[in-house]
Amino acid sequence: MDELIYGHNQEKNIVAVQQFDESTVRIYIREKDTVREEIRKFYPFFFLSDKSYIEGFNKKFWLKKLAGNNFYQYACAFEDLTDMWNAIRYILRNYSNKHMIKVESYIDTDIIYLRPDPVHQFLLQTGITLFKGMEFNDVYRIQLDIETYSKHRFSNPERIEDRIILISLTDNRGWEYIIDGRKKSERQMLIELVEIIRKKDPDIIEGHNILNFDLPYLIKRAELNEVDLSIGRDGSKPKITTTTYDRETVFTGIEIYGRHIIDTLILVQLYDFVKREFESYSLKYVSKYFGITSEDRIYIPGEKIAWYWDNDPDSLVKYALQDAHETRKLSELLTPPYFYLTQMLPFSFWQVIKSGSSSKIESLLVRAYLKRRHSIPKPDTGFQTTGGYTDIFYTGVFENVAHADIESLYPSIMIKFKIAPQKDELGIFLQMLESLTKMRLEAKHKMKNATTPEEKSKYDAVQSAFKILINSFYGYLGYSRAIFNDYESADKVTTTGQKILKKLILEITNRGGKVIEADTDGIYFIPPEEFSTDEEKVKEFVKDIASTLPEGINLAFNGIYKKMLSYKKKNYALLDKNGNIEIKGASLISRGMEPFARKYISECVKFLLNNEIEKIHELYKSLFKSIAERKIDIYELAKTETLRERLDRYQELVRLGKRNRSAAYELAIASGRNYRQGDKITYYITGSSPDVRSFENCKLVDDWNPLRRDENVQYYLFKLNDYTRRFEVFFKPEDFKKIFSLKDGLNFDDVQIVTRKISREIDFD
DNA sequence: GTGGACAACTA
DNA sequence: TAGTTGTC
Repeated sequence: MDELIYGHNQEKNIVAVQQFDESTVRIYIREKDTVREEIRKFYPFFFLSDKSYIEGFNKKFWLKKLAGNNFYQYACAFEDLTDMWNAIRYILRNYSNKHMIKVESYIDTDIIYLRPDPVHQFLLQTGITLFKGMEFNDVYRIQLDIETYSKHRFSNPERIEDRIILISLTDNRGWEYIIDGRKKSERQMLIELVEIIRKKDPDIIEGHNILNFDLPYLIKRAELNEVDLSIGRDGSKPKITTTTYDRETVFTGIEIYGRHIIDTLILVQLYDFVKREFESYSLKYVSKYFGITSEDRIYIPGEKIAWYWDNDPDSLVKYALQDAHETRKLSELLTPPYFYLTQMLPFSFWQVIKSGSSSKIESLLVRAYLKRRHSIPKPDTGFQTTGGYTDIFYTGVFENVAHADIESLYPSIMIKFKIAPQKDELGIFLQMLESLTKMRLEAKHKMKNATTPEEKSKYDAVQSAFKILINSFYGYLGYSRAIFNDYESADKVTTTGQKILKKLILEITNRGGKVIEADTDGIYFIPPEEFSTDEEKVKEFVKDIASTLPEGINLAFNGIYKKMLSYKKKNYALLDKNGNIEIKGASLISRGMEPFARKYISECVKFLLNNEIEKIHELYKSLFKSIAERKIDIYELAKTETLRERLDRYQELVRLGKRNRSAAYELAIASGRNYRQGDKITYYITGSSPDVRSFENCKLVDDWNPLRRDENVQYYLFKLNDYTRRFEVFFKPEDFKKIFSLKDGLNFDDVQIVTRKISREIDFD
């Protein structure tokens, strides 16, 4: 089965004519048996071209892997069909004695994408290593970080007086270098950078936020200094890629011919998409999180760079190098899964990082079909009707709560019950899923046997990458644009999952356990008394429950939590044995809340879990006071919202009455500044009554005047009490009133946290 | 170039 | 009621 996943290294004799759009067609031809077996493994395909696409091919790896060999690849792209057919005739005439030529046309089919064609990968990676058979460390990576000087708050490459002062460079072979602006002009610095990149010839250039800061800055300054930033493998300059969206040109990235660019910021965002643990995506924060911070780390905030440059440049140099080293370490932790995925998928490294999971799955499926010369289906129209089962049975605070979940519920169901798209006539879907599952287990095994923390987290990343891929098989079924979609099968998966979870609840309850909350594939419960708090005994209990499930559906015991606070479906908090607290759910922890509210709620949750009722009272009082007396930090009161729409579009929708006015947009417009989609606006509410309309009574935090505070005290006090109501369910009414009052000298010894049973009939059918 | 449903909450 | 944030 691996053969299908690593298909592009195994394909034999495929020739395809591929239509990319109305006017562009490509022909792929493979040379016949002129390549040694071990070479074929690496690069089995050849392009025919008169455009010399091949010039930029990575000679280093090519030569390294294929030393002494003598054969050719060509690429070919045509602007129209006549040219294409002429070319085919030409090829047949001149090459048919040497090559196996078969031309297969997909031109008249409904296929829009044939991305999985292995040769497509080849073209995309022109000049770049395919990574096949390589380890991550085999690839040569350079990290780049620039420091800039500005008298303003934000450095701007368009401002002629701003400039690059340091370029720090490191690589994965222990080299480090500073291009020092003390000794050189900016122009000289840029020329040196080009020389170094060309001489070192990295496969990958890495940086944190390199796509939105370092590279655009370098490109702009090179322009101003009239330096040719020719760092591509063919001597070309970086290319800024754009797309037109809503009749507006949108920046999508930067390409350097023959090299990959890795922006660790994007990798961090992807990582957090799964883990959701980061407070910030800054290099400093994330490095601390991963424990990869350099020794004697120097921290220099952005606005202090100019000061350091004038007063203590040596520290700045050290700081800049540390940035580059941390970027390298960060990349070593986060890049490998995508590196190894690139070996499986017919996408370039960058596409693997940027593309969604569905296109990855589909590329594997289509490639297998292409290989077998089987026709390819069209997407079905329709929709999915069911999802996971979620329920809550108790609210309140509970002691010794066990957690168990079914490992990879949906993939297991698909494998166990053989649920796959009906359209998948070749049965590739399940074979692929099984194979990937096996690979994930291998990665997990390696993680378990890892001897260093670095190795461990690397394999953790690898296995979680596989997990994302495996989990998206289910999502793929219900995806409207997937060519193999199958809504019926998607529903079958979810309803089977519901049945299994309900059975689990039933089994636990029947044995005297108390289920508190369940969601999709996991369950929090209090084990029957006889198992008490003994972890080993509970393990046995879970094993017993697990034995009632179908074979292939594995229930895992994840341990016992000291306390659990259950609030609503998908909203709860956990206190583990080490005293760590985990809060889940949008109503208890949300980026949309004002920071003061976030902190207030999480503190209250902490006190509830530790049964420190008096501290809740004290917190409420002090917070109330600091708002009432205008002592609280304005940032604590301010909301931060993302502008999701373009401002003119917002205005248009408001004008048409299709959208309500919103504070963030109104402020963005009023500011007169050029806010763009995705920008964040931080604002607070003004006025004097608690029920003001926010879009009419708001102000940017930046415009806040500490000497004339104008935040709406009544509004925020009302908000405080509003948030407080979330805790109503945990107390008797009189206790609630007492705790959230401003009186002094109260006693809370007799306050009991209330637990409630939510009566509920489960439909077990 | 593009996974999904379900839940809580806000304006 | 639509949009956002979150869980799985």
